Amino acid sequence: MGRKRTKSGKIRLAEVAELAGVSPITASRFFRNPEALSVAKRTRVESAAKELGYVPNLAARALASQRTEVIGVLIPSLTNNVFSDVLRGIYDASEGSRYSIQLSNTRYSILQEEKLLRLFLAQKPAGLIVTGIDQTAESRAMLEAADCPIVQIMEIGPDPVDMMIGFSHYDAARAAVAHLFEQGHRKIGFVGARMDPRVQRRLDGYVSAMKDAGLFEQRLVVTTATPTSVTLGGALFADLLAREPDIDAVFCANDDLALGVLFECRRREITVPGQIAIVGFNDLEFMASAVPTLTSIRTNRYEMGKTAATMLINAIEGRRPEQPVLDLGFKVIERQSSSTRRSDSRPAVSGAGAANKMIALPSSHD
Amino acid sequence: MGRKRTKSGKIRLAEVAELAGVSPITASRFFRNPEALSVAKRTRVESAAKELGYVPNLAARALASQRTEVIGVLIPSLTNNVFSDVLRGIYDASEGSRYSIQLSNTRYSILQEEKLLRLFLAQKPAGLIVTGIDQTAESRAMLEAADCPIVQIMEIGPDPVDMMIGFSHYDAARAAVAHLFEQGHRKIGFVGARMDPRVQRRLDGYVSAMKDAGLFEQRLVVTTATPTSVTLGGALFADLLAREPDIDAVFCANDDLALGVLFECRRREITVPGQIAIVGFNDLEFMASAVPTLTSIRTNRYEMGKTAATMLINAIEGRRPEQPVLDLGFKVIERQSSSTRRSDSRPAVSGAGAANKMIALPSSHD
DNA sequence: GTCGTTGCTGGTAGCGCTGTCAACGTTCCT
DNA sequence: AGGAACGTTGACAGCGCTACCAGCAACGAC
Repeated sequence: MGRKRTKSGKIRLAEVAELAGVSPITASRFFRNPEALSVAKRTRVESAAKELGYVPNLAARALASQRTEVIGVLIPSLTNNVFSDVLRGIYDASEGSRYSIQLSNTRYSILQEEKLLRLFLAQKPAGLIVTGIDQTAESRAMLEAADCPIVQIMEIGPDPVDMMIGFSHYDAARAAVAHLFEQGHRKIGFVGARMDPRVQRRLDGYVSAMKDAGLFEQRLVVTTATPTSVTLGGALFADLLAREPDIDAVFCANDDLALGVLFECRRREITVPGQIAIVGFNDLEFMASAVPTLTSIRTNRYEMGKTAATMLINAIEGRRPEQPVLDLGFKVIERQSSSTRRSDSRPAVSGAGAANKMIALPSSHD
Repeated sequence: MGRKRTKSGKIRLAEVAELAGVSPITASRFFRNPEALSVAKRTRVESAAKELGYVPNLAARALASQRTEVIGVLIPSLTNNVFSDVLRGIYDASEGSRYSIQLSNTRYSILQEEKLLRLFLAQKPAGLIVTGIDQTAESRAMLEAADCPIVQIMEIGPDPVDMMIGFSHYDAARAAVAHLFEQGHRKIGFVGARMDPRVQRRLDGYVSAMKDAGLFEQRLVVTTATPTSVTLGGALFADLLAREPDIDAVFCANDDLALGVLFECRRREITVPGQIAIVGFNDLEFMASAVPTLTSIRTNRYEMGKTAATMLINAIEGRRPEQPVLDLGFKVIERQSSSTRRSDSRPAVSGAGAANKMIALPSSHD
């Protein structure tokens, strides 16, 4: 009776309401705010929906309510391990919620980011997760004008658009250099690739720590705009050695580069950490397994993504966090590659990096 | 005049039509099928849309047209490098098209996949990309009943739902083992982790090649359901050595494991390839940079993603491929870790794996 | 000259859902 | 007892767009 079914026999809200003996609007409320219904009707609608296998039509909902249940995510790269960890956290947090993730790739271009942002915002997303704090002026203006919660991830800075979760790359780099100082190293090179804003801030942190110690020289820094890779790590390190053959340590802007440096040392029969100490950044899984095990800066990427998405969803639903800026900090994971108190270089058991000394620091943004 | 603007001053199609002096439906046609308009109106609508900064409302479009412009993608993992390469290809191909990507993560569970599939299908996606050929019976039925194009990726098999693009993991594994035979190895171990269907087929290929040569022993195979990692590669290899100390080669189901094996060899002062040869799978970037450089099976992951998305979009728009099943093949990339004709183990130049011998094979699925 | 045929345009009527507001019954207070 | 306050429900009117079909002009074929 009533209206005829859609061609495909699709179940509409009206059918559910009819079976439950309520009006469509009451059935609608059941899905948005069940508490508003009396218990009797709630159970009636619930079982009717289940019986008919009702699935709400998201397009109709979006059109009628003038908002979507889409969370837009803008990241610079899909390939970089760092972002895949963050993404996993985001997807895990969104799973089970009503929100779906719309992912776009800025390819490290803030102009591309601006374009994608415009596209996203036009569809009135429920919320937005953007990477970093270096947007174009126009992007920044759009973000500030957007009427949805926004989380900036990967970094923290003084001027959040809305919410922010990350850590100080600057402080983390300073901690890495401080660790090398502690181990007695003085002539510490820096190897960096891609040089996106976060890598740049790691370089800044390195430079400031070196200057503080009166040890900075421009010649110790080798960088390139080329995307990072293990092979590139080896090549950059070769350049560095050609310039400064007597360096005693290398701080790498990421772990791939560090692994490349390690391999290059092996090729040249440079002992690690005997002749050269190596410190990486991110603490990817393989760092603990390399020979020698490689010191790195652990960052909480999965947790960052998960927390960002959780905070965002809460904010969308009106539960704003008491603390909109969250510093997840970092840890210096000291391993063989930078350790002067040399354990026997060949541990009996294959288990790598037996006892990692951890130095935990909340990054204090100054 | 006419109807009032939306609260936010949003530009609707009606405003564009009004400014262009045409009916809304004509303006609508401009965005869907510009060729249907006379040149005069076409340019008028075009400039009106640009002037007003019109952005179509996708929800309204989806509701009215009963279809979406969303391509659903189901992959088992976001972290695995293999899939991030595929994804990059998919996103690259979708960029610039009208279609957007909706990504979901099955976590290697076909039950989870079935659930997600049901969710996707309910929203009438324009097309679907699913990983592999091992769906539940129910998933399979849903896919077959779906009224949208579907591409299965990563593998090829005898019975495509619709389109299919990938390669034979079985043949690739056989080729890896054949390569090790050629190099004179006989006692070849297999190391595998996670054991998803594709890894399982690599194992099957290994087993069949070994049996063909009369060399198969169950004791040569070490696998675990645990997710893969470099560290795990070392641990599994240690197990293998404990069982069979006199193996002369290891075929690893992926490159992370291979790197772990390499490190474990270094820890134990086992020379590679002198005492043990190593072959990995996927040819990730670091394989060419390790010391020694590591032999692997190159698979065309980026191309696979890109081609899959391109094929899918073409099919959505009515241009079905002449060849619905595409075998992208693989290549054995021979490097130092499995080479018996020993080049000086320490090349003068740091450039790794100077001359890679490549063995290209289209995988023939039997 | 009449009849199709083609190419372009517009009117009408929803797509399935929700915002708004009014109306109802019930409870609680004074 | 009267009224306010609350909790619950429903009617109505779209959200912005497109499917469908009708209309109209221009043209060629018979």
